[in-house]
Amino acid sequence: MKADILQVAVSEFSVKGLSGTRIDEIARRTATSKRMIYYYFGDKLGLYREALESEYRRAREGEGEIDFSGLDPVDALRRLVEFTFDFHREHPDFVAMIAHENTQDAVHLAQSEAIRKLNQGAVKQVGEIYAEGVRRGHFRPGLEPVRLHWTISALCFYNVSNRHSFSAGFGDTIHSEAGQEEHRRFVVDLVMRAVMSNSQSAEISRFVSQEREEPCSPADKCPHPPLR
Amino acid sequence: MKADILQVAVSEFSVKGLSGTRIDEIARRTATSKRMIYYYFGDKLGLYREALESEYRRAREGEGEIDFSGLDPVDALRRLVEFTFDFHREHPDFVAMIAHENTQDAVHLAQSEAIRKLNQGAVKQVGEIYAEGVRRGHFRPGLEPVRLHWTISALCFYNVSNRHSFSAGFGDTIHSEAGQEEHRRFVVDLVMRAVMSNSQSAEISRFVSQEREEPCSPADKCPHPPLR
DNA sequence: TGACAATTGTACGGTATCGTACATTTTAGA
DNA sequence: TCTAAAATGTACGATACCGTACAATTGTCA
Repeated sequence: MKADILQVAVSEFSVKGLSGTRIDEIARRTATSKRMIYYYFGDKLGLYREALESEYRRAREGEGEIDFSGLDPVDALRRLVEFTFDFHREHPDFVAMIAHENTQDAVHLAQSEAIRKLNQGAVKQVGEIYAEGVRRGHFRPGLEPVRLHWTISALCFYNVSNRHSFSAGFGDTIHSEAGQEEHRRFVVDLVMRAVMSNSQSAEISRFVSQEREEPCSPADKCPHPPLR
Repeated sequence: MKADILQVAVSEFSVKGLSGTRIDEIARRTATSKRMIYYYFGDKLGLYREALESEYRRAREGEGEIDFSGLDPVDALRRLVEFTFDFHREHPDFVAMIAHENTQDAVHLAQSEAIRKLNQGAVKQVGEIYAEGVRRGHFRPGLEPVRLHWTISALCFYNVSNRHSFSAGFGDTIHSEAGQEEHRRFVVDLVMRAVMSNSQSAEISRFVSQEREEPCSPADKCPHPPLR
């Protein structure tokens, strides 16, 4: 019941934002009544806060799932970027709510504890991979983990948050289903190029747009095989 | 008068979005009255549309300003990224309105002609620089201009659009005034690393966080001098 | 079953908000 | 100055919207 309300609330808030969302509209779309919304959440802001946190909880759930066991830093970073890319695509409401928050100085985000923890975890994760990569000589030193995390976030977030305006301006080359598969490789490649030590970048980073390449043959030597 | 209304409207819409914005509030903040808003713009949606387009117009104004004369493709691309970075920082309302649009599938953006033109111009610009860079052997071939533009946009847009949530999560290392100066170099470097041909990347792309480096001496040999 | 808490339905009060009717003033040009 | 169009002020109608009062029902546990 509460969960039902929250789900509808998220879908409304993610589109209209806090002040644009109507409680009556949420009630209408819910199996329950407006009365219950106030019963459970007190008022509109209470509902908003819980909706925001519930999205963060869902986000955090998936976070620990990545299995880096047996991966060297280069592959681990690849996988981390792939995961982040996929995660954002799978949670457009999460992305949209954060976008709304930012247009209002992220005041409600800033008040919540849950967020800080989630983010800290993400930076720690990328920091460990990066440090190990530097130790082994694959990654160039001198980058801050937080900036590396920023880069991954920026690319993966924007890919979802701005997909409509970008498609409207440039067609759906990038945002079609097929386009996203290629774009995912491109984003991974961007991050790899950002961190690889210069001496090694040539052999690791090799994304080029597929339509400009000859098909690979033999296929098992293809430098950019389909992912998963 | 009309301009005054539009300016206030932009600042309201950029924060609250279309449905969250109150016409009475705009009227209150304006030197004129609510009556005049309806007189000039018909209704709320009309005002919204004009506010959106006026921001795009302002955006386009600055666009032609960049002077690439005498620059080789490498420096031209650097300058383009720097300009884009600065431009987004200087127009947070523009960024916020696009963010709002995206949470509603960018329907109003998609209806406007002005946008498409603006964007097409940006892609053409980066495409020409890129093509020349490839011809001269500085840039690796195989990238699509639209994807390159996407990359620059993503980094510059996210830097502004998500600054509040990012600061809330990680402090203002990146988003303080001083931090942004360094971050600008980092973003430029990211893009350069994305396009440089592998054989040349070592000598062109060399961003490292300043706090991790020894100060350069002699200073005139510093590989990353302060910009402008 | 009885007592008490948890849950839910119905109706409505008060205000916010969009948009307009109507009268009036100001401006521009002949 | 006369006239028509442009601009503006005031008041208000209609509805949307948040939140609540009050009663009623359902669940729980001894």
